[in-house]
Amino acid sequence: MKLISQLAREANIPIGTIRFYEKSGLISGMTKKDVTSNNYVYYDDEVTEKLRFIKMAKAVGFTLAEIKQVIDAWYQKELTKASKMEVLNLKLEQIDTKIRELKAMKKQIKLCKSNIENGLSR
Amino acid sequence: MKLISQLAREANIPIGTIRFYEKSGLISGMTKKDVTSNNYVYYDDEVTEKLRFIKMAKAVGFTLAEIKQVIDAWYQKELTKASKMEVLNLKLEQIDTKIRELKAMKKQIKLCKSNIENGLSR
DNA sequence: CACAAGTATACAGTATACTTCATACTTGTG
DNA sequence: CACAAGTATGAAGTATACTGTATACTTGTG
Repeated sequence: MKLISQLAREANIPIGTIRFYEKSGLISGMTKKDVTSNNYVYYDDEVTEKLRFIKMAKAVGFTLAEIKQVIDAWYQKELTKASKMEVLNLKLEQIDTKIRELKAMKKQIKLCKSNIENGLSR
Repeated sequence: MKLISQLAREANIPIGTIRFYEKSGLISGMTKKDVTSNNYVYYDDEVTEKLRFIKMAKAVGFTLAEIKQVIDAWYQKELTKASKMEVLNLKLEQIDTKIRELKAMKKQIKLCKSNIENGLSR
């Protein structure tokens, strides 16, 4: 159980961004009901995991809306088993497509490199 | 040599988006100097290739600014051989990083799937 | 040769993902 | 106990990448 600044440090994500993610429904912390003097929000390690996942998924071009779908499939959210599976299977396909595209780009860039090395303008 | 509508069809990218890319300096067509009655812009196959590359790169999370750097390294643009190589090598590294992230996501999602199948909450 | 369809240009508007700002309350430290 | 640092909230602002609208000119077709 940690406050937002510690969470931000652990996940290496700005506090403002974390607040934005929380408002967007991607993550959620909890207020301790026995603490009445403030409304500070506490986060557990599950949130840290989610943030790491969000970071990776964003880096490979998934939108927050897509990421939210996966997170909701992951951590229940009153979805049927079937609909969760549907979301996850779709993501697996999209991931494979992205891997293929990255490999194609790699090939193209390597070709470009050897062209430059051989002094070809192309 | 084709006009923008044919280019849009071939690359399967909206005309408006192509115009936006041209204004952003990612691609460029040419006006035929022997045609004086209009200022229609013509595009060759190189542009089609570039658009395909842009599409792939965008799909895996590269920004237009990053893509422009690669395209500039690709198609001269008064850059030194060394600086082109620097750009391309950096991109190759980033691509490998993205592939690693995608594989990690794949693993995580598969784990999640088997958890759901076994009736585990997570 | 009327007229639908294509092309160019400029500018405003939209969606996504933050980022900054202002305000106000709370907590830890010397 | 003053006061710097942390936390919460709401609203406005920014950057990126389009998307749509308006206007005007050009071209191809019956």
